[in-house]
Amino acid sequence: MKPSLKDQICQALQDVVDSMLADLDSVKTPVVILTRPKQKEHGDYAVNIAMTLAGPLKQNPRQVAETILKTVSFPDSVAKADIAGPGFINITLHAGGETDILKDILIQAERYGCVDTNQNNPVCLEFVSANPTGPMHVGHGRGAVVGDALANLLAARGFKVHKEYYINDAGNQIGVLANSVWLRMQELQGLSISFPDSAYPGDYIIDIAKEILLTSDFTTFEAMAETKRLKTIGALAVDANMAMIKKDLQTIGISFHQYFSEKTLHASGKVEQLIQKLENQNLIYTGALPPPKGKEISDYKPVEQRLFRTTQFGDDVDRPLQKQDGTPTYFAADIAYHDDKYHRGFKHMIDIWGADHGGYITRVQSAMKALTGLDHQPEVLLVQMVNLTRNGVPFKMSKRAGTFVTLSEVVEEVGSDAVRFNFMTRRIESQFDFDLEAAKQKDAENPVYYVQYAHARICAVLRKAEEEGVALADIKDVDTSLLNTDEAQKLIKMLLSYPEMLDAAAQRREPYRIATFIMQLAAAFHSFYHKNRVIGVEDNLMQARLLLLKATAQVIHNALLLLGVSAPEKM
RNA sequence: GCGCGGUUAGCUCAGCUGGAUAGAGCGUCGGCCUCCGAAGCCGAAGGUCACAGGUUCGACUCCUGUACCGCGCACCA
Repeated sequence: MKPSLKDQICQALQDVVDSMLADLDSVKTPVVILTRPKQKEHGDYAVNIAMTLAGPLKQNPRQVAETILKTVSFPDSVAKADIAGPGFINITLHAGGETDILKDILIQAERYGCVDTNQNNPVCLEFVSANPTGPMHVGHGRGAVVGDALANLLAARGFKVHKEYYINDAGNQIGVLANSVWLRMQELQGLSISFPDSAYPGDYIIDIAKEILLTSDFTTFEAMAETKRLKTIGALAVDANMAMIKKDLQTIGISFHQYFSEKTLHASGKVEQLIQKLENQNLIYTGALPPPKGKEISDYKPVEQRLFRTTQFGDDVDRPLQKQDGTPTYFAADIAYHDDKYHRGFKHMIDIWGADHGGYITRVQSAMKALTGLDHQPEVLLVQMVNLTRNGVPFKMSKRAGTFVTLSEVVEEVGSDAVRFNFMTRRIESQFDFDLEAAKQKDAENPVYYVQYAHARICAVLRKAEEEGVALADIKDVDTSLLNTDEAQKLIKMLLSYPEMLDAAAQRREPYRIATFIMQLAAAFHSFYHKNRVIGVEDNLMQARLLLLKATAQVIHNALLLLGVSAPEKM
C-alpha cells in the first residue's frame, strides 16, 4: 500500500529537517508531526517544526521555516505552503486534493479505519471480573462497556485481542455466599433462622436457594458435613451468579473469549508453585506488618505472615501471601493468575479495574516485575465510579440493605444502546453522573439518539433517491472535487481523520474518543445536510453528494460498531 | 498522614500527548419546515480553565505547592 498523502508530505519535511541537523549531531532530531488546523484559513495541514528547530539552530522560527520551504520538495498535490503566525508552516492542497480518498471509504467499507491483524501482537485484556457473589451493578457496567470497546478498538488497529474474565470463585466471600444461600434454603423449608449482618441480604440469594431446592433434595444437604455442604452450595451459587452475570453481559452485547476460574489456580497447585518459586528466589520472609497509618483499626494485632518482598520492585510495603490461617491471600492467587497469562504467551496484558482497586496496581506490577522482569505489566486502567441519579436525585445505594440498582435494571429501563453510548462519552478518569431520566430521553439531551438519527437520516435520503429512480453512478466516475462548500469540506476532513483518531485512541487506550468523534461527525453532517441539497441538484453534484452521504453513513456505522451500539436505518 | 484520580460556561462534559481567537449539549433569549427525516439547523448571551508560583518563543495541557471532592491504605476480594 502506497504511503498516504499525509505521510508523503511528512516524509518530505522530515528529510529536510534531517539534513539541516546533519552537522549538529548533539541535537536530537525532532519528529515532524502534521496536524489538521482548526481553522480553514490555516490550510489543510500545519507543521510546527520550524518553532521546535529554532532553539537548536539559534535562528528565529520564521527564518527556519523559510529555509525549510526553500529546500523541500512536496508532492504535486500540495498547492502552496505559507509561513504564518510565530512560525507555523501551513500547507494547502489543491482543491479536491484529498477528496478522492472518499472513494476509498466506500471501497474499504467496514474495514475503513482498520489495519490488518498482527498475529505476533497478542494482548490479553481482562475486564469486568465482577465477583460471582451477586448481580452486576452499574459500575461494573461501565467497566464492561469500556473494556469491550477498547477490545474492539485494539483489534481494529491490529492487535490480536483476547478478552478474559477472571472469576473470583475462591476465598472467604464464597463461604459467605454459600452460608447465605444455605440459610435461605433452611428458611424456605420452614425452619426458623437468624440472618446475620455479614450475610448477603439481596433477594437474588433467595432465588438461588429456590433454584437449588428445585433440583436437589434438601435432606441430602442436611446430611452433609458442614464443610462439604458449604463447598457444594458455594459452587452451585457461583454457577447461578455467573449465569446471571453472563446473561446481563449478553443483553449489552458483551462476550469473552475465556472465563478464568480462580479456583482452578488453587486446584492445579499453581498458587502453591508460585509461592515456592518466590521462596526459591529468596523473595519471601516471615514478618509482621506495621498498622496502616491514618486508618483506625480497633482490633489490630500484629500477625506473623509470609510476606513477599514487593518493596524491592517498587511497592510501598511488603505484601502478605498467606493469611493467618495459612491459606493463600487473594493477592497470591492474583499474581499466579497474571503469571499464568504470561506463560500462556501474553507478554502484553491490560486490566480494567474499578477505581476502588487503585491501591492494588503497584503490588501486582511489582510482583510481575519480580517474576518476568517486565515493567508496568499489567497495564492497568482504572475506571472511576458511577453515581446513579434520577432527575438529579442520587440513589441511596446500600449493599447491606440490598437496595443497590443492578445493571440489568438500568439496561431494561433505558436500553442497551443508550447505556453503552453514554458510558463511552466520558474519559474513564472522570466520575460519571448517570441520570436515568436523561438517558431515557429520546432527544438532543441524549447523545446516542443524536448520532443514530444522523445515520438514519442519511439512510432515509438514500432510500428517497432510490425511490425517485436516481441511478447511483459508478464510484470511479464521481467527481468529488465538486464537494467544495465549507460544510462539505469540513465533513470530508472529519471522515479522512477517522483512521488517525482511531490510531490515537488505541495508542492511548482511550476508546471514549470514538464517541466524541461520532458526535462531532454527526454535527458536521447535520450542518452539511441543512445547507446542501442533495436530491434534485445538478446530476454530477448530486452524485458527489450522495457519495459523501454514503461515506458518512459508513464511518458512523463503523464507529458505532466499535462501541457496540447499533446504527439503525430507520428510527 | 500517605498513594491514585478529579477541579474548564448556571448544569453535564470535550479540548486531538505544548500551538494560532478555549468548544459542545442542556438551560436562557431570538430566528429556520408550501423544499431530501425539525430526534435537525443558524444566531445571541454566558469563562480569572480551582488558587499561587515555575519551566519556554508559546501552558487548560508539563513541574512544584495549596484548597476542595471521590477512591484506597494488614490478616476481604
